[in-house]
Amino acid sequence: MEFKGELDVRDVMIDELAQGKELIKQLQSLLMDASVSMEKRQFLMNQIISIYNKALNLIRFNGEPIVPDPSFSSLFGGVPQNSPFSVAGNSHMSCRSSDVDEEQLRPSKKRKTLPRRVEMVKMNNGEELPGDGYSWRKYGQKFILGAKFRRGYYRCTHRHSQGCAALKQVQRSDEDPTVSQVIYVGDHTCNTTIQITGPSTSTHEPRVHLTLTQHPPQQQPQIPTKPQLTVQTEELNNGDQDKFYFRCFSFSTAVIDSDNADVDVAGWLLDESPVTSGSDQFQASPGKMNTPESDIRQVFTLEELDILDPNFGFDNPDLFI
DNA sequence: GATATTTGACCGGA
DNA sequence: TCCGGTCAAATATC
Repeated sequence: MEFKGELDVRDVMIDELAQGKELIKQLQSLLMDASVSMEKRQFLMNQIISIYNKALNLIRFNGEPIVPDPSFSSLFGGVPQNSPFSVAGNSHMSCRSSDVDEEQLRPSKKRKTLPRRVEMVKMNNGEELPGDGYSWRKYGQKFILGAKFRRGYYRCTHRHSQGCAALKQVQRSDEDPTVSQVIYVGDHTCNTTIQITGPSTSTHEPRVHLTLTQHPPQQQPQIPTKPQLTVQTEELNNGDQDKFYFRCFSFSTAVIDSDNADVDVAGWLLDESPVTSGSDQFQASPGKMNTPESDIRQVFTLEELDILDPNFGFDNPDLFI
C-alpha cells in the first residue's frame, strides 16, 4: 500500500489549515450576525476542530500508514455526523484530543506511548498548585531518582464513575520549588461542560464568549468541572522541511456568550498578541481572562522538552507571564 | 461512614 | 536488575 511522503503530507496539512482559516473567517461572520443559530455556529466550530485534528494526525503519523477504518472518520477529518457537540469524539478539546482514539487504534501496553502534555505551573504563593479545573484524586507519590521532591500521581476523580482515564503527574522543580512540572497523560473522557473564554487581544476584558457543551448520550451534562481547555496547534514551517514546531496555546475556563454580538472568535484565534508575535508559542494568559483559574501555563510537548537546553531552569523569567 | 491521602509493595518496560 | 508507575491497605479528614 502506498502512503503519502513527507512533502505530500505537508501539502495536505497546509491545505487543511488553510481550510480551517477560511472556516474561522466564516465563523467570525456568523458570530457577528446575531440571527445565526447557535447550532450553525457549533457546526462550523466542529468543522474547524475536525480540520485541525486531521492536520495534527497528519503530523503525528507523518506519512506513516493510517488505518482507513471508517469508524474513525472523525479522527482524520470527518465531521461528526450525529452530534454537533461531538468535538471529534472528545470532550477535552485538546490538540491531543485524538490520542485516546489513537490508542484505541493502535493499542499499546507501553505506558510511554500514552499521549502526554507537559506544563510548567507557577504555584500560588510558591506553595499551592493552582487548580487546572479538573477534579483529581491522588493515588501515589514517589521519589524519583535525581529529583529533590517527590512526584505526585493523580487520576481523574471520575475514573470509576465514568471511566475517565486522564492522569497527571506533578513534579516540583529542583531549581525553583515554586514551579511544578505537570505532566498530563491521556485525555479526559468524563463528560462535562466546556466553557471557553478567549483572551482579549487589545484589552484586558474578555471579548469572546462561547460555550461548547458535550452531551453524553441520553444524558444531560451535569458536571460543570471542565474549565480548562488546552489546544495545541502545530505551525507549518515552509522553510524547514525537516522539522515541525508546535504552536501552542492554552487557556482555562472559557466562558462563551453566544448572545454577545461583539464576539470575535476568529480575531482572537488569529490575532498575534504582543506576547506571541513572532514566537512559535501562542499563549493565552488566563490572567487576562475573567476566570478563577488565574495561573499561566506554558505548554510543551514532550518532544519540545527533549530539545530544551539541559541546563534550562524553570525560573526563567520568560517562562511565565 | 464516606471520601481522600499516604505509603509500602508489586508490576512491567527498558 | 533498575526504576517509574500503579495498586491497595492503612490512616486521616470531614
